[in-house]
Amino acid sequence: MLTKKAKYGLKAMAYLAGIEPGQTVLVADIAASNQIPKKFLDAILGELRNAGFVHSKKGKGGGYMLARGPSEISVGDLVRTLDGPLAPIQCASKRLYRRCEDCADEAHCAVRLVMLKARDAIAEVLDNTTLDQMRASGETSNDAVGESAGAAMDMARG
Amino acid sequence: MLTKKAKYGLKAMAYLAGIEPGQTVLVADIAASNQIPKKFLDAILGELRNAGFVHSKKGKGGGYMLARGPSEISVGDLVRTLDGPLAPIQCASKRLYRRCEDCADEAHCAVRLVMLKARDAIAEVLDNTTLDQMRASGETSNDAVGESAGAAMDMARG
DNA sequence: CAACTTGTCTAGAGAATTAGTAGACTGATC
DNA sequence: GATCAGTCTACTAATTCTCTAGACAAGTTG
Repeated sequence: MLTKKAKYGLKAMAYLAGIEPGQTVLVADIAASNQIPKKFLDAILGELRNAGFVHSKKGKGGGYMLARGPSEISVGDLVRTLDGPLAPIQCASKRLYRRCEDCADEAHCAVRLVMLKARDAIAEVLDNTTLDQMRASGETSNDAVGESAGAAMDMARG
Repeated sequence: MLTKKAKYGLKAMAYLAGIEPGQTVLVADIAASNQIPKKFLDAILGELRNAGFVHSKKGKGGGYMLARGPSEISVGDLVRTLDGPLAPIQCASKRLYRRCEDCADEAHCAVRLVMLKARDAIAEVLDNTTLDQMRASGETSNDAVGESAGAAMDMARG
């Protein structure tokens, strides 16, 4: 199960993917637009910065921007950074593998073998979805836009 | 991420799937064979019993057995029973859906739309794997004995 | 019935993780 | 140098997970 940290992080990244390249956005703006506690988002963006996904700029006119194009960032890598392994069980993880203590014979562990397939299925989806695809999906799943147009739209129109 | 509860539960169910139909097994035996704390397993099997996956018999010669054939129990349903939704995020769950508070416009939430696809991928794997398939994969995985490797292989290698 | 075996239930302890807050500090801009 | 905005350390509250203790209920056997 995705934590709120990862969820907020993904929302923030989707937001950043929507601004003009070269522009920056304030943490406070991202937080307000997505109903994320500002201080919590500070910490999340800090991690994403350390992992090289975003750049930050201090001082007046500062803020955050993507470090790479949104088509070069996969959702899977973001989730791994914020929440750890994609696999349902750590001994089934490929990039962040760790043996599980209570399992005598890993090669024949039925649970692990099933979860390995589950991991592959998840990774297939998340590693092949880029940030801009994710963002685009939110905009093109259109039904009537009438109700909540307005302030929320100048972000979506990027 | 799967909890130990679900992991233990799956191991126990795989164990039960391996005994003769009509026979019962002691909780203590399952616990010892799989290095599961006995009291914890008590609770887990209790939940599985309430959910109708296993039957229990009291008194001498008692124990647990599957309530249905191991080909009629899916791994997905077991995980749902023990750990809740398969979806990485609850608003992307189909059977155990719950709205998430911090999301104004669910139909256009990019995170949710991606996680919906992830959920489908996970469910595809777990709902289409039955208990006996899971158990079989553990027995034929890599140092297969006399048995034909044909059908079992495409499952084990993913 | 009595003794024994085995599952069932309630309650909760301890640890880990998650979610969020506070406040001082650094560096940039005007 | 005033102000703005990200950075860092530290902390807390709440929740969840993992596991245990112990009383109790229900069958089985003699």
